[in-house]
Amino acid sequence: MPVSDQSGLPYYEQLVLRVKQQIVRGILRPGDRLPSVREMARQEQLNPNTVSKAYKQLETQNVIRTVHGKGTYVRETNDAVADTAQVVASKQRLLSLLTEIRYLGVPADEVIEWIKTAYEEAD
Amino acid sequence: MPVSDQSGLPYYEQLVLRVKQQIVRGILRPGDRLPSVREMARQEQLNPNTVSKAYKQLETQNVIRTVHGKGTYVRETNDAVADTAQVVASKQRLLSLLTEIRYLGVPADEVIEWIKTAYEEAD
DNA sequence: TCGAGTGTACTATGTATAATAGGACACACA
DNA sequence: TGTGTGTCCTATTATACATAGTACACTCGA
Repeated sequence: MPVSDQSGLPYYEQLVLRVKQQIVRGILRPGDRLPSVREMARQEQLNPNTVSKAYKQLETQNVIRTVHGKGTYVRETNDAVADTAQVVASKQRLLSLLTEIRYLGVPADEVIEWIKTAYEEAD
Repeated sequence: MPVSDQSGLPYYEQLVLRVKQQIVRGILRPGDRLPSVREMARQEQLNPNTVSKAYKQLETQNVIRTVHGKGTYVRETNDAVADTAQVVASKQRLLSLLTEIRYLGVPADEVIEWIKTAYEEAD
């Protein structure tokens, strides 16, 4: 699964998202080691600095743990709702997006169905 | 309600969103006239070109209708699901956002509650 | 017809972000 | 000691956003 311009997000943001997806879906588990920045850069046809930027962001968000000359590892997941400010911000973005979707004529039921399906897939 | 950097969206995108919100909520109705680009620019402390960009995008999406030396007016709303490609793109963005939200520890029930509330408010 | 108001088009400028490239350094570990 | 690791730095290129200023074509009422 190469990094493409899916959704128009910058590459490093897509990487951040993918790592979180893989954690949520159990593909990556706490303690697992991520590919090195150079290895990941080779795989994804990116510059190592771009990968490093993604890892740095994941580190800031406490998703991964970095050991200097060794590698990066997946941290324990926060089960409890962590950062309230982040939740509020995400909710705001979701509601904006929902305005778009509603304007396109998609009914509430269908959107809710999308949500349910996504959460089931993640288990 | 001035245009701010709510959600970090560019000004013209925020304008586009606001117009759609006001249509969905019935504040703007088909046939209503929008403020001229210069008037809106004065209200929102923006450059007329920025407003024009927003209007142009709304025109492209068939949300408003432009009459050259006269003004811009709200079009009839599409009740049926209009552009499938747009729906697919929006769904993709929603699912990406959902990964974030799920990672933050927000359960499906709560997200669905957000959706329902938003749709009710829109009526 | 005239003029005010309207949308539109164009160029130029400044700022910020994204991504790349290349190089250098410090750390871990066999 | 050497290889692989994360990190940092500067420079460059490309793109998007927003502003500014100017100009043009259109509508419509006076």
